[in-house]
Amino acid sequence: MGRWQPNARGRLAEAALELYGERGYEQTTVAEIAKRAGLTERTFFRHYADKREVLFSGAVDLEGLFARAVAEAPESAAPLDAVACGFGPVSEMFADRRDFARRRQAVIMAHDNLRERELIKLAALSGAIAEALRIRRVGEPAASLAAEAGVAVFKVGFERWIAESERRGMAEILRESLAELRSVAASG
Amino acid sequence: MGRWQPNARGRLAEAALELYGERGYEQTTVAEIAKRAGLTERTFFRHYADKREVLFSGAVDLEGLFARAVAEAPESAAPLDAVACGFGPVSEMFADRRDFARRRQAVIMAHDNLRERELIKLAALSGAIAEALRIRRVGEPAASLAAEAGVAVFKVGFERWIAESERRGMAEILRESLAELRSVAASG
DNA sequence: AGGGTCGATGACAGTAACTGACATCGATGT
DNA sequence: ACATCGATGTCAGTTACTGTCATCGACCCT
Repeated sequence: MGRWQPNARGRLAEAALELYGERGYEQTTVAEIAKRAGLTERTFFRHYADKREVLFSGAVDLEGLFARAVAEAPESAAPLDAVACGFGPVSEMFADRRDFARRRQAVIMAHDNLRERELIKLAALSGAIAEALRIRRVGEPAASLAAEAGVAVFKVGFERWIAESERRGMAEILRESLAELRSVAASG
Repeated sequence: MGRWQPNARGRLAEAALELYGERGYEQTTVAEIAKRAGLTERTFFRHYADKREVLFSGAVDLEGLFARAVAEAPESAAPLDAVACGFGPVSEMFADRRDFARRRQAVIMAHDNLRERELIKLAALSGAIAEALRIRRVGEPAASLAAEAGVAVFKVGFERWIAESERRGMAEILRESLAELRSVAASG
């Protein structure tokens, strides 16, 4: 038995999500989050760089999963098809966490400071995908554009998946959104 | 003659850009910015909501100009073509400010806090464009996807325009980038 | 001319995010 | 038994940001 309760990081993240949901992001102090997790404010900042980051510890996993899938796409796949290869694994990652994702998304969308952090995480995701494409010998600006387009599809699809009442799979919605993007981008 | 020097807002913005460039964003205090502008810290916060916003006062103009151009595009224009109608006016807006834009962009890219603010401004731009498309009876998710794609083209093209040594016009670069996006999105 | 209102600014105190330095103390290894 | 280590606590300090009240030239009204 350790000297401290286990999983301090997770307790902090859960406490933060609860409090941001109950009182709102601005009305919650870091000291309150730490107290609910049974820790001190100083310890919060040892686990998370700032008050926003506590909601985004999953971002590196998402980025790694997505980028690896793009890197391992069939050699013959066109850039945007390679990006679409990331949709499958990512959909699985979220499959059994829809309620959590919905709760978290509602909190994030409620405050611009959190939206900003979400956007820079998506930008980092886009950068990692673009890098994976460049390794596949996709040139610029095609790599960046395919990555940005793919992330746009993911963003739009993710929000639809969260908003929908029917329990359609995320993968299906992402396929639809991708088709819609292709249709929109097709020259008239 | 007024009781105070004119254009306090502009003086604050110029002082901030200078100081962020000289010492970096984090090493600059709001009190220093205000002092260089001949004002006090409290007055800074009357003109700008926070330390980041001082670099983004032009964002509303950009958004208005872009969205209006999309709204006024020929009725026959397809969604992405309507978005592309915004590229012309926006290119003109930046035409004679390349050095300023480059200086500002270098400062923004140097610190994540400023990148985050830039990203949420671009997200607002995308939202405004999507709204203009919806008024043109473009459905969802086509409107959001066309807007996101258009902003991705603008983002990529803008960075190229700033990075290039040759003095090509931004409009030309944006046309190229749009063609590249279309090529990337075309089904294999 | 005199008086009243207005609007941009200054002065000052207060909250909360974040940081650095040092102390604590159970676990772990030798 | 003893030294070391690592996660945490404690405390003081800086700075972003806010609320409140005072100041004082410009402007208006009579």
